[in-house]
Amino acid sequence: MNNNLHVYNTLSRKKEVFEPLNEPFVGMYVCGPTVYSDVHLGNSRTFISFDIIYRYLLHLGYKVRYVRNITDAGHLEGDRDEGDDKFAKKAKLEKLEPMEIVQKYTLGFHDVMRIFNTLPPSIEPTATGHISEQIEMVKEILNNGYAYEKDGTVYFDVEKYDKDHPYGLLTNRKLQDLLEGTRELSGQDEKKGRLDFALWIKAKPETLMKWPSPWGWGFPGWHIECSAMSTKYLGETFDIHGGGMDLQATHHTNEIAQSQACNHTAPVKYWMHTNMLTVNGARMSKSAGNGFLPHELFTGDHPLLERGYSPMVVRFFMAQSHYRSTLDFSNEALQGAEKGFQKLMTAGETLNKLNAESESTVNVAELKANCYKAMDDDFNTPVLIAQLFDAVKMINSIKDGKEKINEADLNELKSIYNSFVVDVLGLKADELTQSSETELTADLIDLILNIRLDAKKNKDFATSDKIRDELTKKGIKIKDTKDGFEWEV
RNA sequence: GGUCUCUUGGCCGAGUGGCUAGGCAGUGGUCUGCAAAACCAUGUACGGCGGUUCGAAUCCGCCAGAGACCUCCA
Repeated sequence: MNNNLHVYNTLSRKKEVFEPLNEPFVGMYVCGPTVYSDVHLGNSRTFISFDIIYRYLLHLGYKVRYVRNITDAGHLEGDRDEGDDKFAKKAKLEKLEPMEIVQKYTLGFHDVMRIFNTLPPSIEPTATGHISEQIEMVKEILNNGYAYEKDGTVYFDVEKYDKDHPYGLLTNRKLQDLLEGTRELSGQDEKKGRLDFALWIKAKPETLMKWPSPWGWGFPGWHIECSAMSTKYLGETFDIHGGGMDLQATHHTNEIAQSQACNHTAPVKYWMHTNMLTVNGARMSKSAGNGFLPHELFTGDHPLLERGYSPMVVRFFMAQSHYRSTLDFSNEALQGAEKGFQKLMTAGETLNKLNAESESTVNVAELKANCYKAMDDDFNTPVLIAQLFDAVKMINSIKDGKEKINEADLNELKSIYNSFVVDVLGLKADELTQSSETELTADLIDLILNIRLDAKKNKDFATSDKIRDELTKKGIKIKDTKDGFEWEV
């Protein structure tokens, strides 16, 4: 298929040639959100990054099964394996049922994903929908001797596991270093080892979300859901597992251990991690309270924002950095992205109006090759965008008559633009609402501008300038052409 | 405290031994009645100090600063 694609694998800390286990099929699992609060922009970045990865794999012709879970149970508040999970706590705060919390924030998440023009995953499984699979997995891990039960709670035995398989594989750490780095836990602790984590947690009498199990009423630990659901839908070994870098050390490390302990095989061929979005150099996070919500960004209703930015501008802004780099957020950077995005979109419109000549003075084949080269190099979207701005220059030069393009090249150029801008990067021009009202407005603006055109013909520049100034004040940008006009809001 | 990462021109951000990244902003020009857009031109950029090399932003060492993970977070 395409043996040029290289992906950075966290396991090897190298870029590797991408060779799916079962070409042309690709199994990809990405850790989705815990739906106890609004997704912020940092969360969105990860899903947008993997959306572009998914889109490029599809573009290359792979048959991708993309699984992204919804965590709707089992995610505890603190580092102790006790107490309420995040949903129960939030439910108390908002005076709702836990499943109302789950529903509310799942819908909100889907809205945000739609607004950012991300493709839905092939399967979006929930933790609560796969309790029996998780219980079966815990039973198997117990059978295999890598877990132990204590008073209704089942723990994973990390030190026992590490004797057979290196536990700190994903972060390249030795167990001894991890043990030294673990902070002392206060209070009573029924775990044998300090690194041990809960697979199944005993419910308290007041726990709302609980299920029967061989160990009594309880609920699953956070990490087991991803192991159970990825195994169910993608098999014991699959191609790509993704998520934010913050999940690498704990969640993903534990996933590997669970799957290995249950299935006797490493679950994932390529581990991919996206970097964090930062605000003033510090990580955007829920707990730090420096999270931007998407709608705050769109409306500009946030103390750190001068004004709002459209979802596509934000998506473009994110694509301008590599997924493995941190990306810092600022008004200046967003404004720069906005201008660049508009330039790219305008060029797309211009492209559709170009006329073919008998010959070409531009090198479309090279442009195309460069676009693939960029994406094949671990999905290097910033370099792809640099190539696309070469295309923009090409398009505008042809429009100005400085370059020529023949029909075959023109069709190829349109195909490249469509493939990479629309299909792969998932960008589209910000659309105006398609109501009759806006059509009428458009007609009126055309009318006014035709009057202005007449005034110009009569050298009545005072009138023409007045019209332009007044429309500019209302946010309508006018561009004069040789024998007419163009405008945009 | 342990482990690790990062520091690129006014801003954002690629690049990993020699070849112009790119965008935004700025400056000069072409075009236009003026403007906008577009096009052309334009910047001794690689945290500091040393080392390796014919050659280092890119490799090595030290120093400084920032951050991440180890504790819920994409």
